[in-house]
Amino acid sequence: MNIFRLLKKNKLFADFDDNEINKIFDCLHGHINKYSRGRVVAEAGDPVTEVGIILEGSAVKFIRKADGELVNCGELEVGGMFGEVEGYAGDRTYRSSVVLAEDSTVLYISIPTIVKQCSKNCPHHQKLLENTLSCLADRIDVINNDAKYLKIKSMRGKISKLFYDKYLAQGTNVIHLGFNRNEMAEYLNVSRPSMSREMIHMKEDGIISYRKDEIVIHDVERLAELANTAR
Amino acid sequence: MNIFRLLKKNKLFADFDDNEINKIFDCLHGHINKYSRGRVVAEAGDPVTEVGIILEGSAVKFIRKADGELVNCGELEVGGMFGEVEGYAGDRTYRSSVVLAEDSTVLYISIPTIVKQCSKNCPHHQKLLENTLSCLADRIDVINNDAKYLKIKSMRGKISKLFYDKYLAQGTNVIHLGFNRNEMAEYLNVSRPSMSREMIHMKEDGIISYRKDEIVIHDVERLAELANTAR
DNA sequence: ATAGCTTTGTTGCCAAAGCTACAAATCATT
DNA sequence: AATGATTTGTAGCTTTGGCAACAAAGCTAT
Repeated sequence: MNIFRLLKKNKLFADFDDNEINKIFDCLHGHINKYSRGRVVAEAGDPVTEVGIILEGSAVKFIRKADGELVNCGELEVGGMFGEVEGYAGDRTYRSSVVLAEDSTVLYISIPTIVKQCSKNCPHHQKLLENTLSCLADRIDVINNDAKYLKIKSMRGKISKLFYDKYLAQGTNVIHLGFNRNEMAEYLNVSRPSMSREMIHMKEDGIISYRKDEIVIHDVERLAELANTAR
Repeated sequence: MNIFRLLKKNKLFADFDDNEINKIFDCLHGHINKYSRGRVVAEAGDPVTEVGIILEGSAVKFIRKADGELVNCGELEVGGMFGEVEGYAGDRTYRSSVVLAEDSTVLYISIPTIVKQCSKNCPHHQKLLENTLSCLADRIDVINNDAKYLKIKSMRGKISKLFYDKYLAQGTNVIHLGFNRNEMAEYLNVSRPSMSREMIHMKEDGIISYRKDEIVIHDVERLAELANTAR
């Protein structure tokens, strides 16, 4: 297990080189545990004292609704972490439970250790702190943007904003969604048939055409207009 | 102008006492500017190097949509700040413009100064950093919760969740919204008449009664059920 | 190629909610 | 108390999108 390589997949350590990881590792007092599939590594309601980072394996986050139903609210791959928000927010307890989806290796770093400057006053510690801040701030950006989709009321508006955002991100008229229809509908919080129906109308109007995951934008002007004026 | 008292209204300094504020103030190199009403103190797209805190006055945040329309996206009162998210996220430019709503006094603190430990290695600096982290993490919690309302599709579900959340927060069957109908409808992202209509139905069903801002919950069980099973 | 599974397209019906317009109630101010 | 402004309630009409059910097209593996 190459811990350097694995750790670089994590946002807090993404821009660290092996040397820096090595140096900072001393002061962080991290500990590594191996668990088998199904293990609950975080329980909603429990206090958070550490950030967990998945080094090998994967996990699923669940929220238990008041009626007892478990709702999947996110997946963690290698480099994914948990507790990095709850550890600093509100009453510092887990909002969701984290269950390992396969045999996994988890690295834990105590939150006070991250926050407090170590006695050595090392510059890497500084960098870690900045990364933690960026990580949280970036998350706010992402959620804010997701919320924009939810606030748009019309189907065409939602679809247009999604396609236009992808167009801007991918910089080409032929965009790839990275979604199937079901996932796209779920992301936009609409029903799949209604979404399909509106996509057909947009095709008929000459704005787009598509085949599965691949969307071709024929009228960028119009799409931009739709995306930006959407209520 | 009592800067101590004013600053304590800000989340980053809320738990500081006068003495601590005094001490940390040296290392933060803050500067204070007075501006008149209408002044643009942050322009969307510009780089963020400082956090701004309103000491006197108030401001409004605007986003300019691609079609040129300005959308109000938040208000800042005394103690409110701007740049505290954008300063750490993505390309570190303002997402929105901040315009003063009246003659105001603004305190600026440079972000690197907040993040880097000062030469004196003072413990208050440490506390400020923790507050910054909490501030961002709490914000994520808030946005996440707001997004929950947006994801619920039925009118009754949205209303129920709002009332039930207020019930939990206020701990009494007689809750106060802090919203008028318009604001409530806007928050839930629905039209006011449709919302009113459904509130009447819920009254007819014996779940609630209300008069303006004051809502009486008659059937908590049922409200909880509605709030928790809402799709 | 064929069978079986998954994804996508298609349809019709219907309930939910949007919107406009207006009425009633409440509040604030003189 | 009267006026005007704001907030809330009401009604009818229209549109949107949810939903169920099914058809068609792609994939996969034998």
